[in-house]
Amino acid sequence: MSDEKLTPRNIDFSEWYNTLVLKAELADYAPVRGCMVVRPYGWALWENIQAALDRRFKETGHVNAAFPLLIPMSFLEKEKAHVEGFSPELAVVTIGGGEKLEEPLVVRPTSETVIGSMYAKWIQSYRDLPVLINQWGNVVRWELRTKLFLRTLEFYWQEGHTAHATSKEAEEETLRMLGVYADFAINEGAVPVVRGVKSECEKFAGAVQSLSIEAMMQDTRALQSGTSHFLGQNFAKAFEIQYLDQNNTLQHCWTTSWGLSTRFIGAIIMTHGDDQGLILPPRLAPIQAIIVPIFKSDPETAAVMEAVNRVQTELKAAGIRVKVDDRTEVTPGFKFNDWEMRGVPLRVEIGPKDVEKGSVALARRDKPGRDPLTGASGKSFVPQAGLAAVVADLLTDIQKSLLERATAFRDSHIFDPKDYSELTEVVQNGWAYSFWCESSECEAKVKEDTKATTRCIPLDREKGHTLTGAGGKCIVCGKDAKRKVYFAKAY
RNA sequence: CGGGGUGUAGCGCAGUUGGCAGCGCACCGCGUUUGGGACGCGGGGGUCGGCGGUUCGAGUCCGCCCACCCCGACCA
Repeated sequence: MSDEKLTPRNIDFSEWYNTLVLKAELADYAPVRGCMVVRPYGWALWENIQAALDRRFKETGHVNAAFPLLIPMSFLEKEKAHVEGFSPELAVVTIGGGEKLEEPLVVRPTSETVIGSMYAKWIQSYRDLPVLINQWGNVVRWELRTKLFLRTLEFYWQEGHTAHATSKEAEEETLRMLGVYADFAINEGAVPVVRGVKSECEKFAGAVQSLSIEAMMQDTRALQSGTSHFLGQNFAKAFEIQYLDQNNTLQHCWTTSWGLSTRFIGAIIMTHGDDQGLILPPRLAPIQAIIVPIFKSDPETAAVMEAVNRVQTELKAAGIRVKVDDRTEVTPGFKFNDWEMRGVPLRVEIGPKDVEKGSVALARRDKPGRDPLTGASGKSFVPQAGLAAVVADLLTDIQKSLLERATAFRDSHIFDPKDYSELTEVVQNGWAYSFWCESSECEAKVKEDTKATTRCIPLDREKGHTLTGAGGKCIVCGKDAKRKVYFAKAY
């Protein structure tokens, strides 16, 4: 239940975000520091995200499975970079059933190791390849500083793990799944993302190469919204994932992993939300249209509810996720604000006047529902007849306009600074897109001077490899640089 | 782990010099209301974060501890 206004975004973006997550009832703080409870409304959103992704995973030939939460500590130690990357943030179980364990168990921070160990068992022949498995689950990373959805000790995600016969196949898979994420983010979440290659410093612990999709939030900070890793033979060698090829030669597999988490909910919130609350993209919104009945007296109630039920049935039949807010204890005005806080894309009001005229009032969430100066409502009145088609069209249009708005915002906050001094300025309120020599020294200098990090070296959408061209001079050191990178402050 | 802040009713907070634990919202009941956050009347709800100390008396003063939030270092 929302009873107060939000802190405006331009006053305190972080405060706006935190209170919005709580007020919209997406999540709540759990008894343990840094942990969160995903509430039903937030989970419904996650379920829609899952469905949209899972469909894409199945279409690209993947199957789901479930691997255990507990992993022997020794497994993580088998891959050097992996254990170095993850050991500071492991939760470790040392006692089980009242007895000290012979070997400590880690609560999975990610599942490459345990899945790798199983792949070693399952894969014998080139005929067993590729193995294309995804798992929906939760993982634990003991983060020092947490924030609802963006970084919590425990989070929900999916992690895909694949094994291939050749490097080329594995690299293609890595790229394919990055494409799936980008397609999902853009077309389902209306979150415009850039896809690219992470720097050596920023890549996944144990990967040969990490790819990511990066989104710009309304405070212009970057949010890594999904990652796809080419693991080379690192884990295959650590876990002896081997197969006999056509020539009866023993070969190590080439593996990939890719993940997208409940963090994406944070991306949706911070990409689309406004000072009234959430704005959910229609394709992912748990409720796409909320019907608010309005009535004054009993005879009117019956007539209004008759129309409400009829409209609800019609919208439902058209496949629209619709809900009627039939609460009697709060006024329509309260409901308007309440559902705006929750980001429902479209509101349908039906009152005595509508019953009389055979109309409904529609209010889009993405356009101002109330003119703060004139008090004009900004609602449109449409006939009840044929409403489902109108609503469906509007939802499509809202989806489209959210993406356009977010894309325009992003593009207007990406800069091409002419020198280093300008770079340090633009990353305070945007991203810099600049040539970089790809040395970790230059990367570290930018981070130290500005707190901005490299986000990714963008990929050409069609060709799938990074842009190549004449090249330029590194924005930091002035040496020759082949490729451009995004510098931005990140979550 | 450093810096800052906060712990008092479900939430947000006030509580002066140490002297009956309060306000707003929410909640429950009844009635009137309902097209942009309704109103009246009547109710219920407290280990004042914990432990210890000072005192006739502690929400208030002192010490220690704990938790959470925000800002950094680390990270999806």
